[in-house]
Amino acid sequence: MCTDLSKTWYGRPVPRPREFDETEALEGAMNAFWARGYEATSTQDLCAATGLGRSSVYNTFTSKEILFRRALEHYIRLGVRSRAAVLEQADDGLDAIHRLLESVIDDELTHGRRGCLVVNTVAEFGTTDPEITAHVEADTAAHLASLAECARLGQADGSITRDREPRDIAEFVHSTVSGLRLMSRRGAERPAMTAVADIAVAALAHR
Amino acid sequence: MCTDLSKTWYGRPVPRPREFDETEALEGAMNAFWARGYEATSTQDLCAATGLGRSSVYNTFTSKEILFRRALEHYIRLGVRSRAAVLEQADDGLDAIHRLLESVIDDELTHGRRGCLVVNTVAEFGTTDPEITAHVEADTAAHLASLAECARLGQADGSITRDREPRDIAEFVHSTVSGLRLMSRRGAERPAMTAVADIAVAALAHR
DNA sequence: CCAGTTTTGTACCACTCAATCCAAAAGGAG
DNA sequence: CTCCTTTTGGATTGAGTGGTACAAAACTGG
Repeated sequence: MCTDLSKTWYGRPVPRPREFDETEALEGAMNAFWARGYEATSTQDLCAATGLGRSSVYNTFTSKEILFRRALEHYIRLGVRSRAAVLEQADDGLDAIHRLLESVIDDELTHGRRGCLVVNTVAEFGTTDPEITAHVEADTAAHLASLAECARLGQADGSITRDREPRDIAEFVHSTVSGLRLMSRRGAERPAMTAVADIAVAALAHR
Repeated sequence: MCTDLSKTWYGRPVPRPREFDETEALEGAMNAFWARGYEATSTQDLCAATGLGRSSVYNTFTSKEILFRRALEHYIRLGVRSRAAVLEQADDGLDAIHRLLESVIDDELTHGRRGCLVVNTVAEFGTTDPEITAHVEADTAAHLASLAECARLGQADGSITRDREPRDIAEFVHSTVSGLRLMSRRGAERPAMTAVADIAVAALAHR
């Protein structure tokens, strides 16, 4: 029984099927890069993290560099999804931003202070690699757009100050999220992180 | 003529003198690590960045790892010094923090968006290396102490809100600085960075 | 069972890595 | 000059890097 029509062969010979799930493997690689960074992660590490042999890794993902880009894309996709989930259950614009910052802190403390792969990637590469820079810029733009929309909603519902442009509020919150992820990665305590989040939220509250 | 008594030999044989300045070499290595990170910087890169040959690098700095730690120490020393210079010409507590954030932005834009070596190091290593973690913690503690002192002064002179603990204000500003350095490293425009700084400063102003 | 295609494991490649060795060079005290 | 030391440059090391080659294995439509 074939559930995925894209894998039918219409008479052409059927190749040996894969013994692994590509997405799971990608996720493993993502975790490895996330923990150690691009340079420090060897191809052997990637084999261990994906559970694949060398041949399968290269056959599936072509090269370490391309695998990294795909892992980064995957990370960004997951991030967009989980942020949307947090935002959609907010009462108003300010509450959305409050929940977002709290969710960052909770996530860090329940998942071992991994920080953010995009933040780590920016720190490691800066703007030296055009392809990676493009991914980072796309993620940043998406994040900023969604935050600016929160700000606009908050200004409309009266929870967020109208003294600032939505765009600027978005930049501020985005910067705060990066700051929190770095705090976590260097091992800061929860109270310090909540203090930062509280001051940031209060800064945006309507007076 | 000998100006440095620590280098006299009191009758013992005098070795061949070095052909370079150790601090200059250290600074070169620091810049290399700053630009590319620890893993991506090879010993050849370090030879080029310091202007020394392989032998001299190893003879002087023992190993890549130890050289990195010394470069990080050096970076932190320079940072403490330049922050103190900025802070001491401030009018009041809030102005000190405002000047600090503006100086970060100016520094980034005049020195090619290098970001912060400590931030990059935290992103690259997390808390995996105890020695590096100790250096990061020492730098963070020093930075936080000086910021908390600013906050206390600002609360005393009436420029900074008394609704928050100095310690929390310090964490918030520190996080904002990290956020700004990351923004710069990923290539953000000046207006975006000044917007972040302005909102952060306004958040701390006495009402 | 066969044909035809991809996957998989093993061995292997050239190269770079951090680090070491050693002899020649360089200097001042005596 | 000689002596003793450290520095310096060049050659070299062994381990590990990212990546490849190739044949055996696995699968299904015919």
